Amino acid sequence: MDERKPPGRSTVTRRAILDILRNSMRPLSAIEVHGILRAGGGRQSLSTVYRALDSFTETGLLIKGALEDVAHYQINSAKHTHFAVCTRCKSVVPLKGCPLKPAQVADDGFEVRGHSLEVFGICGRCRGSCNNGFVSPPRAEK
Amino acid sequence: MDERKPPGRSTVTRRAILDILRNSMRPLSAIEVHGILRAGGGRQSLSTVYRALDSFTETGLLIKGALEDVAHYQINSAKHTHFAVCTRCKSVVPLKGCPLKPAQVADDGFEVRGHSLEVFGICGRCRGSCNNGFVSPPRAEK
DNA sequence: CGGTTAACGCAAATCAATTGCGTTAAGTAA
DNA sequence: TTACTTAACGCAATTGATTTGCGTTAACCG
Repeated sequence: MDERKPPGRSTVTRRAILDILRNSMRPLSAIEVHGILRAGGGRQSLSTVYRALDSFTETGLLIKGALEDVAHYQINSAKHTHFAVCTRCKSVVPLKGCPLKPAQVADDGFEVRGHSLEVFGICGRCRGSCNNGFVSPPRAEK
Repeated sequence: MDERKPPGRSTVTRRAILDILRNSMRPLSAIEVHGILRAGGGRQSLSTVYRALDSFTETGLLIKGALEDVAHYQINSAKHTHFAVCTRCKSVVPLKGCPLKPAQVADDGFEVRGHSLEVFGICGRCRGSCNNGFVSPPRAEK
């Protein structure tokens, strides 16, 4: 009883987008989804991807959260994942499990369909001996 | 033991930014902070505000979360607030309290300093008789 | 009271995300 | 099956938040 029927018309592109997210081990940005579509030989436009993702998110099929300041989407299932972001080196590590109990946050008439959570802090590497000059590259620089 | 010393040099602008956030009842976007600064007679540039907010966020003094797709900042205190966003009408309502227990999510060497959480769903107004044609305006249209 | 450099202001540049519009094709009813 | 309505689509242009380069200013330290 986890997944509901996709909303709107069932097109090749929309089905492909959902498949990509179902098979992904992590949340994907619109641009990543678009890249995967194109890598598969598709010629879909980026705006189509954005529109589909928005549509799916609006119905609660997907959940949308900001990862490194860009929107990432994942299937709204019980086994979604959250991430911890190091505010020093910007590295991202997945959390084991979700600390929220399903109906924990419901207020007044609001029907909770999903949530997004990010944790901030200092990763082990950055804390270890406070080496701002890193030993191994935590993340590619811009 | 909630608030730590602001990092970096103490300038008029940086102190003002922190004061604004300390006195705010809700998270503010960089543009809102900038607007408040200017309303107070300041001539600070927007990039200065962004740089200060980033700096404070990096040290854990502030927490940064996406509200309606734009970054909003608030003091990282025990009494921060989270929000529920209606995926249909985009209305935003504050949650009562934070459902996360302080050290609940720590993993390996990661030192948790804050978090951001948003809840998605359908607000009471949108659920009431499923009126997509709203009775009262939930939120200004773009 | 100088020297170093974090902060600043400004303008230009980025880049994710959105939108207008003409076209295509999915879903539905005849 | 065919005709019709309209959601989806592709493309190009635009928006708007956020970032960055660079020359200048002022905070902090000795």
